[in-house]
Amino acid sequence: MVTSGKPQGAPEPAGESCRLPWPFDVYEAQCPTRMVLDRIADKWAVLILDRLRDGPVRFNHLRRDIKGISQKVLSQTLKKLERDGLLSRAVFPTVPVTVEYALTPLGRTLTDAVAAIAHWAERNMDAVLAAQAAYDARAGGDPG
Amino acid sequence: MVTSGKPQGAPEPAGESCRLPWPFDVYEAQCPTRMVLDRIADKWAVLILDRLRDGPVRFNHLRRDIKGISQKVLSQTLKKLERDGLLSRAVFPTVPVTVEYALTPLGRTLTDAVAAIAHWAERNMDAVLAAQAAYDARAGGDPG
DNA sequence: GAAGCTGGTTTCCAATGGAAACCTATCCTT
DNA sequence: AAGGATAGGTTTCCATTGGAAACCAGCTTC
Repeated sequence: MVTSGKPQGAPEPAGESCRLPWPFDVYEAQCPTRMVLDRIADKWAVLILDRLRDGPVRFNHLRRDIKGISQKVLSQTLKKLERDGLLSRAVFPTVPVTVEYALTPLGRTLTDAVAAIAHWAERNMDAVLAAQAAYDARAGGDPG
Repeated sequence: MVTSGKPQGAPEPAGESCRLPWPFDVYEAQCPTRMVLDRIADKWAVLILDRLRDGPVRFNHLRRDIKGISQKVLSQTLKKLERDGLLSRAVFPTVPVTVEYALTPLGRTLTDAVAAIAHWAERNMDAVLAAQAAYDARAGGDPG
């Protein structure tokens, strides 16, 4: 988390200073937009949001679906996303208590963008892996 | 960041296991898609890619524009993005050597999705901040 | 020859992420 | 009633990561 950088070259008060008409400056360290970006530019958040597109999912269901996520990080990420108003947490007093996580309307607006990222990764996986292989082959000495 | 705790220069050969027909699950831990997602679901990578949309930018220019990024992280992120084939690094033997970073065609295909994220953050910043305030107010002492 | 520009790397330290154990509560089995 | 399973977490421990700042190296200007 940044939010501690100095206004280098732009000694403006935080908050208002980045509400420029367009294009915005997400690049300003003090900008709240950066805080938002901090949250959603997260591997697990992307996977969780994408997973919730089909409807509400329970905690352990998410945990099993999103392979490799730890309970701690899942819990933390869900809390952050809930705090940001992107998803809702519903507790049902069933037998072993059931907790369902679902996208909020706000969260729903994000998932399109998020899905675009996830699907880009799927579609361009091969190209990226090829690029990595080429890069690694060059690694060490490149006459350029 | 690395799922299996291995150095990032050596992608696992477990790639085939997730090459299901379609859509292969980003949710599988060993899936290369996850490695791709790992890279692009990153705060700084998003800002860098978005910053390069207008054309090539030099190292220190990026550093000054993207407030709060450290040289180390900028360098590391640029290397990762270059390795993934998303951007290119051009060295010009000018007086103090000039290094320009630019989007590759592959990177260009990503920036639309990435820009969508950045712009979503800009547009929905207020809603997110309001949600956070509401959440924090509840968290204090609201049993109901 | 000190300072400043370029583009980095290195060092130190605190925050984060992952693995696995632990906790609370309610069933089901034995 | 003890033991296990399920559900939803929290806690603990430790390795990796991110950030701040120092350092490095080539070349120019003062």
